[in-house]
This record gives sequence, structure tokens and C-alpha cells, in this order.
Amino acid sequence: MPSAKTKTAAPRRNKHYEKRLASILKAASKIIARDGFEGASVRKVAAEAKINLSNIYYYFKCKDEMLFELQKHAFTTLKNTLEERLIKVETPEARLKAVIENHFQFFSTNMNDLKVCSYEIGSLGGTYYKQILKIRQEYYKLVKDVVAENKTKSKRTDLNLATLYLFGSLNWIYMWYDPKKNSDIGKLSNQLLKIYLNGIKIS
Amino acid sequence: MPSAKTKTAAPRRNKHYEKRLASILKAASKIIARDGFEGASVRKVAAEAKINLSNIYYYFKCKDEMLFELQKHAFTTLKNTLEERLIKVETPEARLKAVIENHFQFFSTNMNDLKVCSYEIGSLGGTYYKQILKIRQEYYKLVKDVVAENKTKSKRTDLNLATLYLFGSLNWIYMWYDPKKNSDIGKLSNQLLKIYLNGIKIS
Amino acid sequence: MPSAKTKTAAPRRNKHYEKRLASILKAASKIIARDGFEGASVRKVAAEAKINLSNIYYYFKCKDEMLFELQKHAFTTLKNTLEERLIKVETPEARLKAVIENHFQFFSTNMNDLKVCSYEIGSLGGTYYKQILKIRQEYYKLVKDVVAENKTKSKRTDLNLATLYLFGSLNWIYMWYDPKKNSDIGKLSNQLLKIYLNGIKIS
Amino acid sequence: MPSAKTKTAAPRRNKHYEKRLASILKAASKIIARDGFEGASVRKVAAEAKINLSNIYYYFKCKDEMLFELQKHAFTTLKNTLEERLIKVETPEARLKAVIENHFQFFSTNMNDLKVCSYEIGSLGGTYYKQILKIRQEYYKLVKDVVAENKTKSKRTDLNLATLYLFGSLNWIYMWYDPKKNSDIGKLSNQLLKIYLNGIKIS
DNA sequence: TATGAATGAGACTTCATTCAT
DNA sequence: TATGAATGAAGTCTCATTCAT
Repeated sequence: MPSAKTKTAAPRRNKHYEKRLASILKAASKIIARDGFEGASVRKVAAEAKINLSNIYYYFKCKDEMLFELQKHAFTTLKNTLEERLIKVETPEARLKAVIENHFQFFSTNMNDLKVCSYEIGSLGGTYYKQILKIRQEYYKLVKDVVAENKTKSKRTDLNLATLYLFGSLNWIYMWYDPKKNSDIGKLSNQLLKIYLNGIKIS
Repeated sequence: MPSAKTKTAAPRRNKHYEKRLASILKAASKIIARDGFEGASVRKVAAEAKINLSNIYYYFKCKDEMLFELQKHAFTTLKNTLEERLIKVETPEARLKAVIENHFQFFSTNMNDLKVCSYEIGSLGGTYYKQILKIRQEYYKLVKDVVAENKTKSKRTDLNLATLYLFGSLNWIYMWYDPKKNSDIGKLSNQLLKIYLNGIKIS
Repeated sequence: MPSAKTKTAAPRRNKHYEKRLASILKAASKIIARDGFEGASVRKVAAEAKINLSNIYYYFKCKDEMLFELQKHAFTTLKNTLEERLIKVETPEARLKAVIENHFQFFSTNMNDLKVCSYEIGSLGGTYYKQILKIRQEYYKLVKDVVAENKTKSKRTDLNLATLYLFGSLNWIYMWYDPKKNSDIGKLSNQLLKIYLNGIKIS
Repeated sequence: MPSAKTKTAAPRRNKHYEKRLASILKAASKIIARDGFEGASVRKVAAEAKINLSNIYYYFKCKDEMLFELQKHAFTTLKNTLEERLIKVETPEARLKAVIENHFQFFSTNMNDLKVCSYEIGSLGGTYYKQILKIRQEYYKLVKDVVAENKTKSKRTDLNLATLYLFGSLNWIYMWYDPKKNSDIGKLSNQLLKIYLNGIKIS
């Protein structure tokens, strides 16, 4: 049984609290994506969120915690929405498409978070890092299993390698994704699915 | 006969100059890869290179120039060695393998530079950025042409997308590459070549 | 009735703010007069004002702004007090004496500011410079008009030259003024007035 | 008898020495006038003089010495040329005109030196300061005597005050002198002479 | 909850000067 | 004479964070 303390201990928060917290996180995401974690000063985040500098420390113990919450939220969402999607489909190919589309969907509408999550993984230390690592590993496991379902066993390719290969491709999108040109996420996902499953060459 | 002037114009430097410059660049590469560009203070680089802090400014006009030289060297090397390799092979598949192996070879022995080159692309401003962009585009063009040779035209996949997809996979290696486990670059390249050409699934 | 907003818009500051700001400005004036603007380090000013070094940057955006505020205050005061004096007197000679005495009065009790205002005019750049220039020009115009009232038209001397000539004499006082010896500002002003009006030679 | 050492001890200098020394001094004058003594780095001076940074220290022991030589040369020239002029004329008025024209002549063609000599008087310390002070006082005495010849004794104006008043006017010219507009130094000198002698008002 | 003010550490960079050749 | 390289001190400014109200 999880300790009840978690809930009870939470400070009584007024109706604005959640809204402001979210607004700070959004600002942080934007600034960190633009300037990197080190380059993103708490001052800039405060300015972007239109909140007083000191007041940020009411919502976060320190700067690191901001990044932590950002990554935690992103990876948790990613994992949860993927789980929901996977329940609904059965064939290996459809499931793989779900993986790709889910990742794409989330990050194409949260491009800042993509950067924050792939760039700034090493910026977190100690406990924060470990907690994030755990969620990332759960998400990784989920994806790896779907890759396994699709991969022809006889092929002499390492399963981990194949999975990481997929992640690489998916995470690289911030380098080229343009919401105006690539508005159709479904179509984009299909193309990547095809390449990943069958390669770029007719065999 | 090329004008002798071109060579003479370079400032006369003593015998230690090149060695120190290289040593600073190596130190910078290590620190920037570890801490990010913003997180890498010139102090830390100086300490790593065992050189006096202010003396660094004899070799570089500013911190940005350090990153610039790092990226310039990496992308130029990448491009030059690829060109040399491509001259020697003819079949599309062999050429694509050359692309993959070249990229892999370089970055597996210069893992720090890989980070510095993929993480810190946005950390450069103004003229520096433009110069790097140009070299990167030349390298990109080289790779794209080889992808085009391999890609079955009838397939409805965008050429740029396919190329970027490849880059994503290749650049993600710093997330998992372990020189102890993945010592055989040739084998690794072959695996990725297979996936990229034929997909993970027998069709 | 002026919009209340104008006043309300000013940031709310605590009771110590104005006092500290003034104390920093006074310290800055002293140090800059002694060491010149370039020679006056922010550290020295902070030490003189007995304030923490970085805290200075809470009161000023940058070192330039310090000089700007100093000059702005001096020239504005100079201009305002002169305007007040001029209202009260009518004859040209009395008005000219007001000009001289006003300039003298202010700078003899603010010798540091005199240096800061005549030495360091070129130390300001961009917007700061333009703002100061405007006030200085207004002050100059005021003085020039009084000179014009006094100057015999038939004399073939350029009005601007005559005015600048006066300014030169007035601003040179920091080279020799000694509050102990020249305590009687009224008398000093009278002497200069005589020279300026009638020359050093009986004609 | 002055020690012969002065001449004998002088290092043997090749034919370029004097030329380079003068070129450095000219560069220094320009840079110091523009940026102030503190703002003028030895590096900038070296660049302006197109000489190697370290090599400057062959010509000057330290930065202060550069300023010292600059001021020494200016005041000495000023004094010497004035002495030559004064020998040739006899009437008080002609002699006063010589003073004004001499000062004007020199500084209008050496505007940088004017700034360096009036701005940077306090930038010199110790022995350097004393040496310069001595020359300045000699020059001052020369001028004061000529003022005395012209000044009507009965007038209740202090002689020193009258002299300093003149210096103020003369030294202020860098604030407005424009070689294009005020090309006729003789005419300008005459105007100032008239004002100084007879005032701006017909009596 | 919110905010004005403060602070010590450390960022990048330039300085005058010297050393060795 | 000339110059490439080095160095310790100091420059301006920003940082994350805290304190007091």
C-alpha cells in the first residue's frame, strides 16, 4: 500500500495553483528548448511566465526540479498514451504504427519538450535522474516489445539495436519537422513505418 | 604554380602552437560533451587542457569560436573522409555502407564530438552558424545522393525524409554506444545497413 | 486631471530604495570624478557606497546607466534652477549674473559632478548620449539667449563663439577652485561677470 | 654642469628609431583622445601604430610613460613656440594675441593632444606628474605675465583668476572646434582677443 | 502567495606586462 | 629590435538562491 502521506502532506492550494504551475512549466519548456538548460535562467523563465522571480521558488524547490517535472510529465504522458493506444489494436503492424504515431503526435505538438527530453537528459543529477531513468526504461520496454513482435526472428539483427535505431529516427524530427509542411502526422507515421518495416529498397 | 603568398601570409607560429591548440580543442570537446556548451566554462576547459585561463584567449577570440572550430573540424573531416571512401566503391549498396561506416567510424572514436555536433548546433550564432551550416549541407547532400541511388523510386517515400531518418539513427548512437560491447564497427554498420535497406521484417 | 495611471505605473519600491540609490549615485560621482569613468570600477563604487557589488545591478542596468543618471541629474538641476532664477530678474546684466552664479553655485558644491559632466561626455553611447545631449542643448539655449541680450550687436563677434567662450571659463573652475579660498561665490561671479562683459582692459 | 651621462647613456638607436617612436606617440594620442587614458589599451595603440604589442615596451617602460611623453612634448612645444613668438612682438595687445594664436594654432592641428593634455592631467602619478607640472607652470607663468601687461591695474580683478579664465576659454575649444568651419585661426584668435580685452558689451 | 531587495559565486573577457627566442 | 606566447589581476555582469515582509 502506498503511503497515504503523499496525499495528505500536500499543501492546501488555492484554485490558481495548478494553472500557474502549468504556465511556469510551459514557459520553462520554451526557454529551455531555446537556450538549453544551463542557458535558461530562472529569470528568463519567470519573465516568460509573467511571474515574479522569487515566486517561482514557491512552486519549485530549485531549478533542477523544474527540468525534472518537465521530463517526468513528458515521459509519463508518452507512456500512458501509448499504453492506451496499444490496448485498442492487435496486429503487430498496427501496434508498431501506434508506437510511431504516438511518439510523433506528442512531440510534434510539444516540440519544446522533445528537445528538453532528448537534449537535457544529462543535466539532471542524483535522485531526479534516477526517477526519470525509471520511467524512460518503462517506456523503452513497451516499445521494444512491439518491435520484437514485428521483427523477423531469423534476421541477425540485435533487438536492442533495432529499437534504438527506431528511437534515433523518431527523436531526430526536431531537426526538420515543420508543422506547416508536415501537418499530416498520420501520413508521416505511415512513411516511417514502411521504411522501418521494409526498408527503402524493394527486395 | 600556386602563389607562394598564400602560404606565407599565415602568421608564423612556433613549434608548440599546433600542439597546444589541438590539446585545447580536445579538452573543449570533452568538457562540452559532458556539460553542454553553456555548462562548459572556459575555466573548466583551461583546467582540463592544463593551460592558463587567459591564455586560451590567445588561441580563440571567444568561447563561441572554440565550439565553431570543434564543429568545423568534425564536419569537414566527416565530409572529406566520406568523399575519399566513395571514390573507391561503385555499387549503390557498397556506397551506402561507406556512408554508414564512415559516420560510425568517426563518431565512435570521437564520441565527444558527436554530442558537440548534434547537441550544440543551436549554440552558435551569426557568422559561425552560417559557416557550419554550409559544411553540414554539403555533407548532407553527399549522403542524400547515395540514399537516392539505393532507394527504389516507385516507393512513395520522400527522399529527404528517408535521408533524415538515416541521420537520426546514426546520431542517436551516443545514447547507447559502448566501445567495449560494440567494438566491431564493420559488423554494426552492416546491421544498420540491412535494416535501413530491407527493414526489420522479411517481406 | 492627469491620468492616475502614469503615477501608478512606477514600480512599488520600499522605503529604503531612494536613499540607497542616492547613496550609490553620490559614491559614483566621487569615484568617477577621481578616477575617470573608465578608471572607476563598479567594485570601487560599491565599496564607497558600502553596498554589495552585485546589488548595484539591482539599481542600474549597467555601468553606463550610472553615468547617465549622474549627468542627467546634474544637467536637469542646472537647467531647472537657472529657469527659476531667470524668472525673478529682468535686466540683461542681472540675468547674466544669474547664469554665472547658478552654474558656479551648483558646481562649486558639486565639484565631482562638474568633472563627471565635462570630462565624461564622450563616455556615453547610443541612446544615453542622445538623451543627455538634448538636456544639454536646452541648457545651452537658455544661456545663449541671455548672452544675446547682453552682447552689443554691432560687435563683430559670433554669438555662439561668445557663449562657448563663457562655458569654457565656467567649466574650467575645477582646475583651480578651492572652497577655502574662494568661499564667496557671489563675489567670484561678479568678477567673472565683469571680465566677460567689459574685458580685462579699460577701453 | 649637467651630467654628461644623459647623452652618453642613451642607447645606440638605428635610423628608424625616431620615426617609430613618433608614430607610436601619434597613435597613442589618437587612441587616448578617443577612449581616454584608461580606455586606451596598449593593444589598441599597438594596432593603430601597426607595431607589435610587445615591441612597444622597447620604446616605453610602461603605459604611463607614453602619456608622460605625450604631455611633455605638447607642453614643451607650446612653451617653446610661445617664447619664440613673444620675442618678435612688443605691444601688450600683440603679445596677448600671440598667446592666443599660439595656443590655438597648436591645438587646432593637434586636437587629440588637447584632450590628452586637459582631460588626462590626473592620470599621471608620482614623478611623471611632477615633471609635467613643472613645465605647465612655466607655460602658465609666461601667459600670466602677458595677461598682466594687458590688464588695467585699477580693475579689481584677480590676476590669476583672469589668467585661468583665459585658459578655460582656450581649452574648451575641443568641444566645438571644427576645422572645416573655423579654418581661419587668425580670425578666430582675433575674436577671442577682443572679447577677452574688451568684453562682449560696448562700455 | 507574492514580491522587493540582497548576496556570494562564478561567468566571459581584457588588461598591462613579461619571458624567451 | 622584434615577436609569439604566457600570466595573474581585474574588469563588467549574470547566476541561482534566500531573506524579510
